[in-house]
Amino acid sequence: MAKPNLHTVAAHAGVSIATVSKVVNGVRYGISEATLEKVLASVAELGYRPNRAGRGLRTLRRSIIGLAIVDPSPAFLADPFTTNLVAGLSNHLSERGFGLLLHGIKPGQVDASFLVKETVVDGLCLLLSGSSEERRDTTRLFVGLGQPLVVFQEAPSESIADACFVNQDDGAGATALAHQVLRRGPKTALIVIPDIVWPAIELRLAAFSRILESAEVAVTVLRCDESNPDAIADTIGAHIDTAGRPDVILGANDNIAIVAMRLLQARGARVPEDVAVTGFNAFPSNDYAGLNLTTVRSAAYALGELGGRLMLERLETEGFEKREYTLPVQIVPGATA
Amino acid sequence: MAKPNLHTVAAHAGVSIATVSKVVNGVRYGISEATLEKVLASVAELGYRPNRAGRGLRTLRRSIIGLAIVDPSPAFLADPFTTNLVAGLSNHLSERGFGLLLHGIKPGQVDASFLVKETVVDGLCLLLSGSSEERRDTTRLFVGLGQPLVVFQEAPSESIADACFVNQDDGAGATALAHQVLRRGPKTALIVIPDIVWPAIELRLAAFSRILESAEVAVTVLRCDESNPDAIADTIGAHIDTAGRPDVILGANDNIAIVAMRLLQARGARVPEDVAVTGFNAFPSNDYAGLNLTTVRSAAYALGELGGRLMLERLETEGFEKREYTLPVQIVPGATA
DNA sequence: CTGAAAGCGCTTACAG
DNA sequence: CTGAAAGCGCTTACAG
Repeated sequence: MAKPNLHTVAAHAGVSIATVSKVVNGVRYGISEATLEKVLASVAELGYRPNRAGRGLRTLRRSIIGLAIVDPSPAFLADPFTTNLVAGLSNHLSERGFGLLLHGIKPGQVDASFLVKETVVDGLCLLLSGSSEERRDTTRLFVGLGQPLVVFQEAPSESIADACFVNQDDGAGATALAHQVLRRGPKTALIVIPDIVWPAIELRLAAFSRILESAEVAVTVLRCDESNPDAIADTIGAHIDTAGRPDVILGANDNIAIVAMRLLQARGARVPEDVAVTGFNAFPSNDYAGLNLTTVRSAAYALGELGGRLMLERLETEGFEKREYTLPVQIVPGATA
Repeated sequence: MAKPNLHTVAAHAGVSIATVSKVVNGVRYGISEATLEKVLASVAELGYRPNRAGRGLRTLRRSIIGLAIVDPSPAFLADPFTTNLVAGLSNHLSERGFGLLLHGIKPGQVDASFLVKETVVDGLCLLLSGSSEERRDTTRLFVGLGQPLVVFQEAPSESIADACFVNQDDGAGATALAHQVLRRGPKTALIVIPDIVWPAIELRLAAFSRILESAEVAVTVLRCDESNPDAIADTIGAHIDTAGRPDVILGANDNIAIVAMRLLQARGARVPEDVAVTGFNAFPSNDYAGLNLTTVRSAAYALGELGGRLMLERLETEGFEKREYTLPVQIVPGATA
């Protein structure tokens, strides 16, 4: 038996397809009680499910929001920040009948993406990685599509029309962490960041440096391949070998901080007595290891939710009300700094 | 300026919409070189992006696959197994021009999901949690939709038409772990599983029990709230208080194993000398903590990829070739058992 | 309260 | 090689 459509249901109920359409869409005025029941019964009996392609074509609305995650790794979802952001976004949209179309794209292949080449969604959300030039180019490409854009964790650009930038307050989080660390009166600090820098990292780095340097702490910045625990350890270890042990290690995220702690402990240094260590983004999996890391609780889920809300509001109106939103972040005092 | 459509492009290039359609879809026979170039130039100049709703309506194909993740937690993506499965599925589909529509659903609300109430995708993938009755009901509901189904990590059911079950070999993984642990000649073993049991856990539990009991190890099974590290520790701690320390603790996943290790160490027991501990699914974040846990590397990414491939093959043919696929899993020897 | 009709953007079998 | 036409499933302004 073929899939029932409006005509099938209309014939079955003995009414027109216009009437069925109204009933199905919850239009209740201008429908008699008897007709309503007849139609509802037919819908149930035939198992009718409206085809969104038909409505989408008619209304030019698809009720689907795209999320493009530009990341070189096939496991582009692996980061808990990303994961929580996607969950928040997806839940917000789902509850309102909107779907989330997930699309991981490798940096060089953005223009080959079907999200770019075809019109498949009502609006696009962007989560980018890579160098700032790559990210700028990617953003521009998406802007050129003429679809509403919600961009996560990027510096807002005035020149970009019909876009909204949704960020967490990485600067404030890093500032809080730096102040916490300052209580121990450090003389030297090591900031360890990934070799590929994205805006959130830049903000954290800038806040760390500003606070520490204004307190006359000697700051060194180290870059490492953050995807590889051994590479992180090697980078930090090599630095300590030549420059000596710092009083503080500030990781750009929890993973870096954890490797640093392990390295310090292997070398007989106590955390935080000898060296204070901080992370960022409070990876939930660390709760199980009981590390009690001093870090910052990310607003990832809330970012996703907010982005979803802004996008849906945008679709109801002419444009985004505000260009930028910054969500607060919460320090987790922990026991390592 | 309104979004260009087939008519805009056709007018601009001075050809019919049929010709533009062919060019855009890569139909190259029956198109002259001159026409081809004219159309391509117009497409580029106008920035034409085919509207999938139009094609979808015409072909009754949407090029979108749905993934329903039924989970009580709003952070339904948090588990690394899920995350990697989604990444594998998404990547496979994306590379073939298919979108992945992600939808997290709370257990009681499955029938209110737009994936159920409307026709929005070409096929559905399912990742369920909850009790076996809940999962059976949910599966049935989706089966009733008459759309192709790929079900991950569920026991295949003969009575379900047009569905394919894609699993990892949890039984074999657990068997390997049990054999590894047996080398230490344990007398007592503790198996710790989540209080909500899903099929993969049942398979692990069954294999653990079978191997250990046939080696005359006294086995105790403990259930705990796996989402809460303290709850895990309390459950295991209480058991040890009354029954004494087991020779082996087999966790149903890495998180449980890590909490167990921590608890043992806090109580002065050495791992693995006094108590061997194993996990499951090799959560990648544990690499950073350097725990070197004895566990099993999950095939989650490969499961997702395979599921995607099977779904797309199914869409090209009349039905799934096989009802079930089981992917091998790899033991990670580690240093805790 | 109800329905006929137009049309959203596209594909495809067919005629020329 | 090219295009006119039908029609995919639906919504909506309008006439009755």
